[in-house]
Amino acid sequence: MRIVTWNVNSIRARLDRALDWVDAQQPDVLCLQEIKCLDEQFPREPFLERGYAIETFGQKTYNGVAILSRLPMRDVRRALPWDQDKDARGISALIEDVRVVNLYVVNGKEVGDPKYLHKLAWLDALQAWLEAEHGPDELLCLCGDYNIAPEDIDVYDPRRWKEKILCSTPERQRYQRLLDWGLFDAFRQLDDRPGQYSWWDTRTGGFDRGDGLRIDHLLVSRDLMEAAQQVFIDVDERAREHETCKPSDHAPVVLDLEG
DNA sequence: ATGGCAAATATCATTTGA
Repeated sequence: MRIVTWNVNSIRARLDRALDWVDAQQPDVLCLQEIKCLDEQFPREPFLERGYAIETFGQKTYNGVAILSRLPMRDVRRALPWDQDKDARGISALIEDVRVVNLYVVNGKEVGDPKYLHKLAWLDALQAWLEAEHGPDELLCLCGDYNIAPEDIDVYDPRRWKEKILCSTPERQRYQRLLDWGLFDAFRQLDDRPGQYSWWDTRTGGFDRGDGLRIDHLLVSRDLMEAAQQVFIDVDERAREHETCKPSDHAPVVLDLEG
């Protein structure tokens, strides 16, 4: 099973690229963040034609998440229990025996900002929900845009980013707490190279400069980790020129599981 | 500290992202 997480930064603005990429990479499960549209605005037809079932949790203008799957989805959940605000940031489905949770974690804007405090509280609520509703012996995949670079090797210039948003100690502690509970950062388990990034700042031309951060993650429970064959960040998608369609500021992250 | 780019909205200016 191939599971992918990708912050597309508007599915409507990214449609042509997303379809080309799906045709080339053939994900079984595609978790999208920042679809930036209402459920009824999601471009369903071209994905249905390709054999995908589509479950969305959208909202106007901002945020919004979706799971597309070639395998049947059961027990789909939206507005996950920890998501007490109005933002559409979480959707989950049972696919085969895997509980797939697709997350768009609060950005936080700046350390100390009210939005940053909201980010920490949101992550605390996610942790509490996980501990109350699930166990590390289940088949779990919590993937998405975490808006956290877990370690300095995930940051192009750690000194510049020291204790900044996406890299601050309280954010990293909350990420680590998910791992301590029993989840594994699938990419980092299989690839110890620094300089592997999934997001680049468009405003500073970050991609062309190689200035990126690894903030999109697939966190999996032990039994799924043991089934993991490879994980890669598809930087080629970000680099590709396209006639009509600019790239997202994020690259897809791909996890292949045996079976 | 600032600015840079991109997307959406009823837009020609503002908000948000990370």
